[in-house]
Amino acid sequence: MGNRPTLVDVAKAAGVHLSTASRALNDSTSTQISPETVKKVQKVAKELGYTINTVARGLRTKKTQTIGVIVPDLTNPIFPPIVRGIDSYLGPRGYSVLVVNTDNDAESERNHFNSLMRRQVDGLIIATGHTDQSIIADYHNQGITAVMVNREATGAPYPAVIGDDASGISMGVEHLASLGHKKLLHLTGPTESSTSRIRSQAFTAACKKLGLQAKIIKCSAYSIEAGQSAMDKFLDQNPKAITGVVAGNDLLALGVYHSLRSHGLKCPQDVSVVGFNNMPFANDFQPPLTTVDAPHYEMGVQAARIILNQIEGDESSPVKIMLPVSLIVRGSTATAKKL
Amino acid sequence: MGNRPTLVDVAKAAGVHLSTASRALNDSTSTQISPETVKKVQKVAKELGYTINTVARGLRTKKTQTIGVIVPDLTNPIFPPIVRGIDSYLGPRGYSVLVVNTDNDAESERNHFNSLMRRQVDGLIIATGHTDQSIIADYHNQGITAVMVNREATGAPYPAVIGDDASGISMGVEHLASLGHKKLLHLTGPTESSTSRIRSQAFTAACKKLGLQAKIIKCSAYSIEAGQSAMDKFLDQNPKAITGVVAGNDLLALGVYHSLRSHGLKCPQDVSVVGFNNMPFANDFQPPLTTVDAPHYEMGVQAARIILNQIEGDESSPVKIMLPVSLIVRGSTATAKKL
DNA sequence: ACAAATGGTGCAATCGTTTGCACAGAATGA
DNA sequence: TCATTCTGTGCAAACGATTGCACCATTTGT
Repeated sequence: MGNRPTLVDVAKAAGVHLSTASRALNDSTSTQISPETVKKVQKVAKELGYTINTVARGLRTKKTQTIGVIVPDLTNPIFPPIVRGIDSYLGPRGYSVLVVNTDNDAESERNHFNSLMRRQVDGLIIATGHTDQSIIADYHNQGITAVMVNREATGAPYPAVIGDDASGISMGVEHLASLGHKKLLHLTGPTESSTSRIRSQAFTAACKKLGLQAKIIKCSAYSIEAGQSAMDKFLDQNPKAITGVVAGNDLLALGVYHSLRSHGLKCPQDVSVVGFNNMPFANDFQPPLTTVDAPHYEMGVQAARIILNQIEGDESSPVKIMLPVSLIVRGSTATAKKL
Repeated sequence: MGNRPTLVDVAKAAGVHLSTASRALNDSTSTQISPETVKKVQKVAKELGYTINTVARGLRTKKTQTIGVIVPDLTNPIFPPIVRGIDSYLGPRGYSVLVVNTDNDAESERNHFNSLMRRQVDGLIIATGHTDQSIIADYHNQGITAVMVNREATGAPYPAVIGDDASGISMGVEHLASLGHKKLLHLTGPTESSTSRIRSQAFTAACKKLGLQAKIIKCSAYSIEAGQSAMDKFLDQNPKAITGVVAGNDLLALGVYHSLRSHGLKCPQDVSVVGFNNMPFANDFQPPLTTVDAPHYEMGVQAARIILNQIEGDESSPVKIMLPVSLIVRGSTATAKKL
């Protein structure tokens, strides 16, 4: 790539010492230098097109101004907003983001983690849902600075930024109850995920409180296919057992759509469906999905804010930030059908 | 972060010189060292948990094993597959990817570009659709190694990996023609984008060849909103002028859906719609969208392959790779209605 | 048996910064 | 006036690797 000028070039051209040029170009040290010298150096630097070599700086300062972001899969539509939220906070502050995908594979996560360590990232933002918690504990033992996003830390006292999943689920259940539904089904995700636990517990609690009959089935992953096959199985064994479904997330809800269709059931006429996340295009599904909106972008922003505080030690960070969620009512929920 | 051991630690523990340890640990230089020494050093390195500091290496070798990827917006669903394709090729080869979003803003692109340069990336993969071409020319003048993906280079002789847009559009037009449609509309994207030009020209050509009546309207962006407002305007001025729409991409197609609905028209009964990209969840829209599938993941893979060849100079790279596309027929197209 | 080639290792420079320390000269205080 | 504090700058040592070169001890060729 281009052969850019270095500090020595700038220093020579400005007729000052290398170290003076360095200080003149750094906001925090430029006060040590006389204003005229600073101005001269900056002028020369601009003329020469000097840009700092962050690799060299990183070696010296042991800070790369780079944050590693670990996600399961960027093509899952909830992660791009999180990543952009992170980036929007970090970018203007001089940090870059290295995103890696683990595909929920522990070995892959370890490899990517090692790669990030070799690259000397200053911190980690972890959004992986269900890696075994020993990995997280390892990170902590190695003194890694990290923040969890969209999940809570298990196995290590890392701060976490999460949505208020419990009240989101409650809102979904209450919404269905208000439409006259009495018998509800919840599709929960993999048990390794803290998210799954919180949501299913909230579902049980809300149904109990409202006196509704509650069933739960487990899905092997947060995917359309897993939701579809779990729902298929349920409908085969329990036809006409429920009128409302609260899916663990929107992808599972889409799986439910598919399953209902293949069983000749209509949504929302026969079965109402509530999702979770309000993923992009949820409004364009067939029918438009009633779902809980989680503020993913904002979660990314907050996670970035916390990790920067940790790194730069400005303040002691909170242990947990819980952001509010809201129910978006669309076409997938309607008055309960008599069973 | 953790205080990891360095090469000197390994060398001392193994009783060899620093440089010997370095060579022993590097595949390309380990042949210079006796097998026993290599084994010993590797053993010690593993015991100490040594991992190389890529920042230090990068400073010395002037190669960071990092590729910058410039996209307009990661939340646009066609980009995550591209990024993952890039990553899947680069990751196993020791490279990492730095993704930046420009939001189609030239100033933002320049800022991000400068940031990537400061970070000494080894090359750039550029997926931004409509930045003014002078930026690309600048890159080239500065001796930047780069590859375009999902668009062609204008203003600089960079290699490009693209889908066969022209035949994709032709397939869409032919499909509509085979359903009896005679009067078609094309929604084209911003003219700055090479993609827009190619697709609209292909539309015109295909209609001419098949003797169909062709209209084209221009959208200000590749977004749902832009598609909707353009279509609104068209329908207001020309009710019942067309029976089939070929949208510039799937987002525009969704905009068309919205517009048709608000004009009391049904898809596909009144108007058939063909999209482009086969974005995730296109099958779950209302109705499921007939669209041209573009191999985004594979485009990412190929772009990554080319840039690595350029960087490592293994072979002379092709100027252009065009990947085949295919039409996915779903529920948004049906037999033409008599006008 | 002696010169030359070879194989293995050590030495030290280097990549481009940052930063503690030393030092000169000017400004201040008594 | 002389000792003391600033101010601004230069010097040089890091940071952690890679790599051309020199060197010694073998092995090889004749």
